Amino acid sequence: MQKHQATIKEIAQNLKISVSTVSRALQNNPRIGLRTREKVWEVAKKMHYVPNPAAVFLKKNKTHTIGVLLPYLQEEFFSMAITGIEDIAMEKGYNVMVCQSRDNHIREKKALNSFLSSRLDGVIVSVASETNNYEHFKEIENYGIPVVFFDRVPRNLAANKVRCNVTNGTKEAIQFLVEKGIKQIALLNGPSYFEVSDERLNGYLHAVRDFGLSTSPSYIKSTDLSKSDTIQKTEELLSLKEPPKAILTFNDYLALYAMQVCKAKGLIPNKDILFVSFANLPITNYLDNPPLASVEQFAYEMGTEATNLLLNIIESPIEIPYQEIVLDTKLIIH
Amino acid sequence: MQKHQATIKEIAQNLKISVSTVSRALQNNPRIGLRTREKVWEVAKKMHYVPNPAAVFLKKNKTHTIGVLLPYLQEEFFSMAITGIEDIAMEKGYNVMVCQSRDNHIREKKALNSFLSSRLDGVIVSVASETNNYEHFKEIENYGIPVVFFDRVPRNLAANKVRCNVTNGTKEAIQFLVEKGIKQIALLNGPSYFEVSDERLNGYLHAVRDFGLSTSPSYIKSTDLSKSDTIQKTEELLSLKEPPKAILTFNDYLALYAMQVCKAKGLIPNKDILFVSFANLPITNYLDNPPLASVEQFAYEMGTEATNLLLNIIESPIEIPYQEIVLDTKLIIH
DNA sequence: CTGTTAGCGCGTTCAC
DNA sequence: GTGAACGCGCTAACAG
Repeated sequence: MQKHQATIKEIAQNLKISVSTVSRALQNNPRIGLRTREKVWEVAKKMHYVPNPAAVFLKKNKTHTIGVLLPYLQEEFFSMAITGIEDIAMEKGYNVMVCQSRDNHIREKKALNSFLSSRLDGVIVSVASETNNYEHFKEIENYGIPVVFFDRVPRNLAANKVRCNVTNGTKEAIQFLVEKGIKQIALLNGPSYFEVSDERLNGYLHAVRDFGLSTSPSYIKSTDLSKSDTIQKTEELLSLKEPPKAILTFNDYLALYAMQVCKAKGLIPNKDILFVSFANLPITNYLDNPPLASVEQFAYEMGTEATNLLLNIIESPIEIPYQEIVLDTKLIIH
Repeated sequence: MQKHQATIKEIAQNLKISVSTVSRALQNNPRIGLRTREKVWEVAKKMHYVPNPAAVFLKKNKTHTIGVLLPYLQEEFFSMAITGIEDIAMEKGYNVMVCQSRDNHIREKKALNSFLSSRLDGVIVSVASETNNYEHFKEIENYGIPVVFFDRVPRNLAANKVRCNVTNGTKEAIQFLVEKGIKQIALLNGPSYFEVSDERLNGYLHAVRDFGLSTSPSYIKSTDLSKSDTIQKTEELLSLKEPPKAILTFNDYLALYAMQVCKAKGLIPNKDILFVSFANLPITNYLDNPPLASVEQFAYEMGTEATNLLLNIIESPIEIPYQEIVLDTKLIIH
């Protein structure tokens, strides 16, 4: 009953030729006669032959599989990125193994170990929010497995990175608010050890200077991206003597959390207090009252860019120096 | 610079014993002396030895990897299910390979072929909406790779299935509306060839009979789950001579699409026309005006159940007959 | 142009 | 208790 996956040996027996001839024929090696090659291909098709990847790996040391490690698949930003990754990987004949760190450092290390023991060809990572040292990534690179970071990339670490030019995006977002006559703008940011948080902060500070905004340290909050922490920091903002007139949030989710806090306090979001966020996720399409604008970060494109970079590194015969790809953002007004 | 992954051969050389002794020691074979075993384990640890899965596969014919094939990772239902799958798989030492069919039949077949050629140990599937014949699944089963369907399971096909008791859930949902005094209830369903659509229809028809509802065939619509089709079918419902007072939708997304249509027509959702849906996704937490109630389908639990079933089948020495696991739903009132 | 052979890393049978 | 040798499926160096 149980069908068996054909091997080159069986093809060889079937054709009464040697295995190496079959192997070469299947690789279209010109040293094999055209007629033989066609015969081999024909029989291979008929027997539904597919090379055994384990055997190939043993010879070539290539699994043709990449690992993707990211915080939460449930976040649309990441599931969109995965789609980009999948598209390129499939196109180039690579399989994709997925793990979620759930923003947990221990899980992240475990997943990398699992990738290492599976002998994957390379890894694409968006760092867990808990993580602030990167030895586990260096470790896997030491074993010759290239790592490409995307979106949540570590700062102060030489590495392959794909990210958005968030600094510019932040300035644009603030300009948008300034043009509406708003001067008191708070920043509800992510963890301070994310490069992407740092960039938002930079853009914010630049904008403060360039547009002459009134700000104070209490207008700048770092969150760990959790709902509870976001709620707390939002409440802190709202209970200031001079609460902000607008809040720029690290991503759409924080905006939604913060807007719930506002509603609970009797404030109407985007009327009494304006919201602008990052990511521009499809989820906002379903909302009656989404943030006024969102800085699109092109999750899908970041996925494709990261994968192209990784596969280039994997397939390059020579060592490639670390690269950093920076995409432009775009302010989407809802 | 590039570290090398240790092999049993190197451990053997290091200890000046033979590879087979090392192999046996690592399997804690009692035939190996306790002292030797400890030595071997010690050196293995020190060298960060991890068995090469490709080599193991060649001997054991087990990749310790399962494939997951589902429509869209972006749908929260599926990303939650993946989390359940990942949890069980990781716990039992299996890797997870993920592919999205994007509801496309061709992509689904391609993904299965890729799983087959990767020699995965088993596959968990939620069927693409386009798919209405199941030969490609039977094919992969013929090669000895077990398949477990979850949520979107094929009806009229003997197979392993994990699903929810949607018929009951539908009746509960309608009872909820009936108790609010509503009698004209429409059903905005999924594709008619989904077993899960069929169950909703059954529950609906039962409820119509049991509660004496006024209905007509024009109150029952099948969609292909796309936004455009949903909008069209909703417009058809609203333009009936006697439009429904409530709409029960296949899932939360359809409800959101349909509610947008209502708003465009000047109707206030959940006031002028009530909504109840299936799935109870976290996305609804962010909405000002979510469906009144939602039939929770326990995505995470379906993932864990499907994985447990699959791994049982994989690890069972004897052939196990097809199984069907049915979970109970729960009506969540928002 | 084609066949023979060794070996990738590991488990296992058979010797000792 | 331990070691030698073979083979899983495949590629590639070597031989003709």
